[in-house]
Amino acid sequence: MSERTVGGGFVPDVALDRTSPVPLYFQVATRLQQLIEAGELPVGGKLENEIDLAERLGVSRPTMRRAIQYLVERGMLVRRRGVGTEIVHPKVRRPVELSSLYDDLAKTGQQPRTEIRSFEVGPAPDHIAEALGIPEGAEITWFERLRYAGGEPLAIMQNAVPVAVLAIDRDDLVSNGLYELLRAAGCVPRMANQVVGARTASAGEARVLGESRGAPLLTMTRTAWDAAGRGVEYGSHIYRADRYSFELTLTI
Amino acid sequence: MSERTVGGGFVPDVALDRTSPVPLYFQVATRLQQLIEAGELPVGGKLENEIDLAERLGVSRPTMRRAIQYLVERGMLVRRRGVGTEIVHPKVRRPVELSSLYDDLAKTGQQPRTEIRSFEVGPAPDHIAEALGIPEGAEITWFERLRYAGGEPLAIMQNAVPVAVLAIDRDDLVSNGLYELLRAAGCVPRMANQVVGARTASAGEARVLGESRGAPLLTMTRTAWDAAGRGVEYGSHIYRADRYSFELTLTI
DNA sequence: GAAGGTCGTTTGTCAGGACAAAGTATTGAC
DNA sequence: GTCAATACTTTGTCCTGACAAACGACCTTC
Repeated sequence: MSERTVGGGFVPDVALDRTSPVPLYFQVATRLQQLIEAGELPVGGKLENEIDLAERLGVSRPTMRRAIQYLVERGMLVRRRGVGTEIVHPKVRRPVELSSLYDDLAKTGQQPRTEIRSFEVGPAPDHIAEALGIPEGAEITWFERLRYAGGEPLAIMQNAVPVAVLAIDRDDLVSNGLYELLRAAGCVPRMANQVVGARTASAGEARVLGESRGAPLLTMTRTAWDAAGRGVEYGSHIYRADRYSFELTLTI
Repeated sequence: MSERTVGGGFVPDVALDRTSPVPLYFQVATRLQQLIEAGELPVGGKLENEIDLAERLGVSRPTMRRAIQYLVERGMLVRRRGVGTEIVHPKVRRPVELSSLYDDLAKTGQQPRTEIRSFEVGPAPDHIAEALGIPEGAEITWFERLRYAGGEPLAIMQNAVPVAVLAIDRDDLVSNGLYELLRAAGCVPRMANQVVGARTASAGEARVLGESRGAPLLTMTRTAWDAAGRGVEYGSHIYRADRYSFELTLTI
């Protein structure tokens, strides 16, 4: 029985470029991902077996396996020995990168605006140095921003970035999100530790955020590291709870 | 130069069991992990190159690579072509499983106690069926629990679990956490989508939680899926903000 | 008719080899 | 002494081949 998998997805021939610097397994994985996302391979259906697939695409079995494995790790496929490879419901797909407030707002069409309330370079306070895993007194850039969305204040954000990681330009911060700057500098946050809590607003916070005293606030402190385990960012943020909530996807 | 990597970790010989059903690459990875966690391989140091390592451990290079790759994905190692493999600071290690409130409390020594306030089996409301990706009207177990920690009320938790996934026993819920029951049934939550927000307590909520009206509350709604993309749990929880905050680790 | 064994299918594991690409260190020229 | 080219080390990619283990379906037997 090697016609087509019953009720399953038939993968059309894929043009691979062996001269490209992009690895073969990645070309295959990307193409499969496109087919799945375009709905050409039905969710819940089964993929052909990896041997046929490899042969038809003209790659070796290990390469085919690696492409499939890549999509398994991203939650798009599930494999079971003796059964086959199944296409999973899109709801459980893993996001591609750590999100930031700026990205989120820009993506949902609300225009983010940033006001810088303070900006200084100096030695790191102990608790921040400890969180980032840098020596006490190492130089950091410390700044406080007020973030607007749709013309209304949304969050007060205090952040620290080690100078050794990136020397931040004050003007860049106005027009870009912090994560955007970090990524542009080739320093990609790969892991983050967050603590999310809630409390009521003090009079000062309420005034700045355009809320009344005692209004509920979301608080978040975060430390982010790059792939090498280097602490790249520490942040302490407060958000108006009536206008913001965290949406996050957790994976094992 | 094949003496020992400068300033690096020397991996002692490892006893491998080729008759064991545990894959070789996993035996190697586990042993390496132990060595790193025990501090015998220094953080920040470099591992030997994979060719020597494979030879000395008596496995092929692909097997050695797979073991190393496993630890790279868990955030314990970083590799760079032409440079080598480096051991990363433990802070950025990925957690092994999705946490639940019950586990967290038990782990930190606060004794969790659970009071069941309602418990019923019936057809799923539309918004829950939609979140879990099950047909409208499919049978679910719906229950509301009050969770105490250290003798004081901490959270009101409403949850839904499809009967098709697990027929929950009311008595089990008192002495076990929900995730514990799910895992015991062989149905491991692998991915979860959470929305965390904040608001003030209504009079009724305040009374149940032993707070005053207008006190800040943390709210969380979550949908969890297993590896096959099957929705296994929907939850809507509220927590006393003065006694609880979410700590979570995000990875790309 | 039900229980159990057998067989084919499919994924999982492992080996060995070859070449490419990136980064570091050394060497040489000016 | 400085800069550029070269050699070496190390990981990345890709291939072929082989066997093992899990699963489902079919068949046989009782």
